[in-house]
Amino acid sequence: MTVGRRAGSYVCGVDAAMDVIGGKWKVLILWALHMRPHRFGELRRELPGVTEKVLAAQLRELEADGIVHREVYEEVPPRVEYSLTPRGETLNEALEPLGAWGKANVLAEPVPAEPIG
Amino acid sequence: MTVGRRAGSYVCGVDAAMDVIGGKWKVLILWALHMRPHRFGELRRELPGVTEKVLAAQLRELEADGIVHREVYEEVPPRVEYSLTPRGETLNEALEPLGAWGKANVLAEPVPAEPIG
DNA sequence: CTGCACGCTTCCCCAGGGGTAACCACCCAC
DNA sequence: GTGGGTGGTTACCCCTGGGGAAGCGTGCAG
Repeated sequence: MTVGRRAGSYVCGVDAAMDVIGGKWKVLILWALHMRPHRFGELRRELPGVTEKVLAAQLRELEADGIVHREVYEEVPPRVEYSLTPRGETLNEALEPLGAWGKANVLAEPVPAEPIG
Repeated sequence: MTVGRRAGSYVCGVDAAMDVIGGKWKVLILWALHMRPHRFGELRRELPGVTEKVLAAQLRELEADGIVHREVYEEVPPRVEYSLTPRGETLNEALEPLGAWGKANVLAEPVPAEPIG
């Protein structure tokens, strides 16, 4: 398994990780799969503005990097479920501090002064 | 202070943070400034392949996002020093788990099969 | 006078990641 | 037969981020 597309040319771990999560929708996919497995259409509906082509491409890259697992059910209407691999779950855990930072420093921006509590 | 360029349209904290660190060289800049303040030329020499134009642009964005501090010394040969703001330092701390993940899962790749344990 | 070093800025150009839309194969409901 | 929903693929286009190279203003070295 080769993780990342720039194999071998990384300066440091963060650099390498950025290559894996660098797609426009990847962290949102991880965020969605963090909750529960998703079907393709579910993901598409939850990511505002993503197209099938791009979603499929990002999922394929994440799959190639061993982050998501793709399970095909040979059923009457074809069903495919995407879930996090163990490696994907550890990645999501590693992203949590970053998410907290973003929430505190980017999302919660219009803070005039001290929070009340 | 408005952090990020997509202000207000973020899905979650990770998404927002990715907007701040999304440039090609930004995490490497953070990584370098993590150690000590750097002059422009120092940074350029430490980042293999970055051009002045791009380095200046990334630094400006990081400055606009309150991540790096730019100190100009009105000296004989103009001198400029870049350092992390407190917010930049917390960002770097939030990136550490991601760096560890990348080091373990991307850099240390030649793992043949199952881990022994 | 020329050149270099500093820390940029400006202009131009290119690749590629992402967006748009159509199509596919299957089955069911209408 | 038509349309909708499943999960895609393919072809094409476009925009933006990034790369290349040169200029700028100052002062010193040669």
